[in-house]
Amino acid sequence: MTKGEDTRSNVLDAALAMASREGLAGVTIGRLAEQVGMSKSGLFAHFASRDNLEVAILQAGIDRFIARVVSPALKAPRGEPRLRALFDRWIAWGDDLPGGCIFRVAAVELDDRPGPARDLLVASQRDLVDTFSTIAKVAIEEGHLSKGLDPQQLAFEIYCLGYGYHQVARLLRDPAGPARLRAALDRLLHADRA
Amino acid sequence: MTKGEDTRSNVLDAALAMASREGLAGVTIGRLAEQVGMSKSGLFAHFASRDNLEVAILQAGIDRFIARVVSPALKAPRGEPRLRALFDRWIAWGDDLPGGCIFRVAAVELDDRPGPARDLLVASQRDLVDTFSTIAKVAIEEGHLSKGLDPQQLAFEIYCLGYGYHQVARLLRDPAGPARLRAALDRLLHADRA
DNA sequence: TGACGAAACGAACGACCGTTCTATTGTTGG
DNA sequence: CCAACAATAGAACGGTCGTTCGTTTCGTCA
Repeated sequence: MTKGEDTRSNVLDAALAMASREGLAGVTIGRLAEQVGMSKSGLFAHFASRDNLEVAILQAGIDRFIARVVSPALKAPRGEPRLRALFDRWIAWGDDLPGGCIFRVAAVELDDRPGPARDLLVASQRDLVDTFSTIAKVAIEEGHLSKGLDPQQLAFEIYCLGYGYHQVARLLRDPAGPARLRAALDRLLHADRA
Repeated sequence: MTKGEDTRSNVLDAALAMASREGLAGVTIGRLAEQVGMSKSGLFAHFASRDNLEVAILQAGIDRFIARVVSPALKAPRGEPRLRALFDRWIAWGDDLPGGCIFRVAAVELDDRPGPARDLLVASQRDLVDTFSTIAKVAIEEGHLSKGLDPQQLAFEIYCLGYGYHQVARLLRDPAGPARLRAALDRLLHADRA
């Protein structure tokens, strides 16, 4: 890794942490430069524009998400174990950055702002839902889950549950949250065996 | 209503719309003043500080939420009808402002920033969950919902579903969203009668 | 080791930020 | 109708924003 790539990577790590706390828009070139100990212009040169920086932050987040959440989960045994592995890692991912899930933050900022950053985020989130759906489909075929379940409906509900929980955890700080989350997932997967 | 109160109310209406699109932090005194056609200093005088403005915006959002969502829903027949009325109005509330639910936006900005604005938001969201819980309890007592259900667990899952849906609707724009939402709520309330 | 390109710096820019003053306008009760 | 006060305007402030440009330092390879 060349010097430039190394610096860029360090900058993006700091930017990711900052963005999770203060939003993409809250990542200021000045404060970011101060954070990593370099000059505004020196840092700026790596990204050529503010917009590019936002896209780079998002891409760095996606890369990290795949490395820490998706890829490890896909190594779990197929079917329900893999489904739960992905869900658990996704939930734990909310604690990976100081301000919580970067995609939750970015979603609110970007959902009304067309552009490459939004496209990137939407694609990555659709990927996540699709991954849940695919894994659920296999879980049904394997007999882990009830035949009557619709994998896409299940993926939708899992997605809602995950983001809803992130909200409950970070805003409401309900200590009962994790237990309620577990119960909700169990009911989601096995509503028929009560 | 005095002239000042009238102006303040107009300003807050515009601010609410702006905040829903660009976040509380995106509401700038200059742009807001331009929007309502007055001077920065004239507008500023109504709030005395930027922080106060944020709190006022949030309070205006809460007032509107109660007027348009909670109060009308509480007029529905007790039990499941009231539960569904509250849920439906809550979901529709996402289209009340141009940038979607103001609380979803504010939650992301405030969940890491202690202060009166955060306190106000947390209290209002806890109120919402509690309201769902109370109505669900009655619905169970009335025999509308299964005796085995835990009202608080149900409220948690409804809350997750609502916020998850807002996310799916605004970011992913999945046209199947509303149907999936309806199916999810039905399953939530009547998982036992399949 | 010396040259050359990559990387970082420092200073400056115009624009906008929140906030403060003072002055001017508008409203309203006696 | 006019005095008293509420409401708004205008200009200015220090600060930070993203961005530019010319210069200097650093890494690397012949």
